[in-house]
Amino acid sequence: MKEIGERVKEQKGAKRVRRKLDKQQVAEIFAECAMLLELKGENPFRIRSFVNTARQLRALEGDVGEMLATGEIAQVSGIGKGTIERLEEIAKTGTLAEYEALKQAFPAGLLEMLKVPGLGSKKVRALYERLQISSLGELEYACRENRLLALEGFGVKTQENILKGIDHVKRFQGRFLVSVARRVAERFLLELRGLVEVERAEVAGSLRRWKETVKDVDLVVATCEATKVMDWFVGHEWVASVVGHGPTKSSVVLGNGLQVDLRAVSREQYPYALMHFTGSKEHNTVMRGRAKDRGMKLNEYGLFRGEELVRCEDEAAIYRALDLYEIPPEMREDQGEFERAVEPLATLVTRESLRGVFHAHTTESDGSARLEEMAEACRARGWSYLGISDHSQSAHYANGLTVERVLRQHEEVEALNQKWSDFVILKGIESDILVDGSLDYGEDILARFDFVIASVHSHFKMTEEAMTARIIKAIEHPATTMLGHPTGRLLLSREGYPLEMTQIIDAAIAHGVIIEMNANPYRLDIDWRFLAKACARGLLVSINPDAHSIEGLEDVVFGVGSARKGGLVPAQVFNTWPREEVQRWLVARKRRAIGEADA
DNA sequence: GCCGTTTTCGGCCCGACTGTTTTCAGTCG
Repeated sequence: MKEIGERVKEQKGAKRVRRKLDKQQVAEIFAECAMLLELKGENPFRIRSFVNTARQLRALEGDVGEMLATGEIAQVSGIGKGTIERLEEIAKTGTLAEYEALKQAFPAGLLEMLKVPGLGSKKVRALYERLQISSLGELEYACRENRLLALEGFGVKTQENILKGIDHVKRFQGRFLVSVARRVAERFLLELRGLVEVERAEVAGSLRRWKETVKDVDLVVATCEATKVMDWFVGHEWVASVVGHGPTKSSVVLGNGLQVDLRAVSREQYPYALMHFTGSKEHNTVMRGRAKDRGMKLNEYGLFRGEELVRCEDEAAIYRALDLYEIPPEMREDQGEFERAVEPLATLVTRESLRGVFHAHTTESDGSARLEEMAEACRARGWSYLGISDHSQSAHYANGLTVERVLRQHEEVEALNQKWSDFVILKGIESDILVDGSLDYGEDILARFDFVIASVHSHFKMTEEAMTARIIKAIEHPATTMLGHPTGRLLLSREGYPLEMTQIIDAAIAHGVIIEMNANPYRLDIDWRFLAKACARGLLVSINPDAHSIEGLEDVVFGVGSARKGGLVPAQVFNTWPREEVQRWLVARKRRAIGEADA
């Protein structure tokens, strides 16, 4: 096995002479340019092109520098001559002269101000030029001094809304975990569907697409008494303030700061409206373009040929009318789904297709339920196995298991497994990946587990090269069955450690290691954006709840949502396989590991 | 800025609601 130092040298050698371009950083330059150009009042289509470039770069699979060198980058839609010149400038100088000039022209605080709901580029520019306000703090102060009233186009109401908006930005960063938004949405749906005026109701927006975080909750109802439904909605007990209240559209903010939007349409308009408000914006743009190409027009009220409605009973029919097969809501991101939908899409993984779970903790380490309780909870869900995985010995903070406690737990598992004919507990461990990339027990102990999840829990501050090498070393360990939460990110609170994910995925495929889709709503790690291409290359994924309680087992629904975004079908998800196949695979994996270790 | 059986210019998706207006710009999705 190679040492980490050697590997780092090899990788550096392989990178050739060109400066490494970090696509996220490059994308950020284009995204910021777009905002600054908006402040400048540039041509909106030029701005859109910058936004599009940022988006394309973020979604890019390969290395930007490489693609630039080979000319492959020109194949990416929306990237033309001008963008290529800019990318070359960044490769050469590390930045863009135009970007630096824009940053000189507009203080960084203006970009913060743009995050305030209701403040767009025009208003921010007016505040800056007329009142010399250039930060959130200054803006808040100016509102409290009533100074905005002097500006044309600003009034008392605007000033109040800006103050509320600043509070919102400061308190919530403007985004919420999918789990928080789901709970809210399901309660509203239940109540809406109970109203006599409501014929149909559904969640739309990024929540229906199962994005990992959302800005708001979008709801769509079919009704012929929209006004009554809207009045009910804005009067709901959870509503803290009403942002908008019209006959077809209302927006409210709840006590926890989450905004909920409700749109009402007729029964006939419902499929079109549901599709329109599910989005994404990028997906809709392509759909409307397809409609236009075919001499039609698509909006939330219908698909029209001239004045005449092209009747569609459901969303599937709208796709068919535009020569596509139905695209599941989760995949509507304009991230390659249109290319796939020229033929019928395979049925995606569902909550119901899971037959068991891996990665759950018990009171033995830092869980809140005992082993037997966790197992019974899984049985009650109709699952046929539970892969238990408490923390390993180095995880002192989580009461990790010493060798003696591991052996004792194995006895307990074996005793419990006598109880059931329809269910089995698989012996596992969530082994820390130590700083040098090794696992947390000796070979003899590791060999006793049915499976081993290897995860990083400490020493986050490493260089990208060192962290990548550390994790690859763990993947190469013969005892490793799965890689746990690959980036360590905590959504809305902690960035993942730096990592070259493509290399990690390549190593996992090469060594037959499963990568976990950690379904904890704070993690959703591996990121769904990697899944489609990785699984097409042979990566196997497992949707793991990382449950620390019985309720935590239900977190699998969030993992399923993310896996569906990545377009995963059941065969690509390990824990949808029949138990016998899972066990056979694990045994074969261990045999191979023993062979590798002996060799 | 990008793109083209529409090809070197002209178009680029579309509609609701708010606030400050008195006919509409700005913002949002």
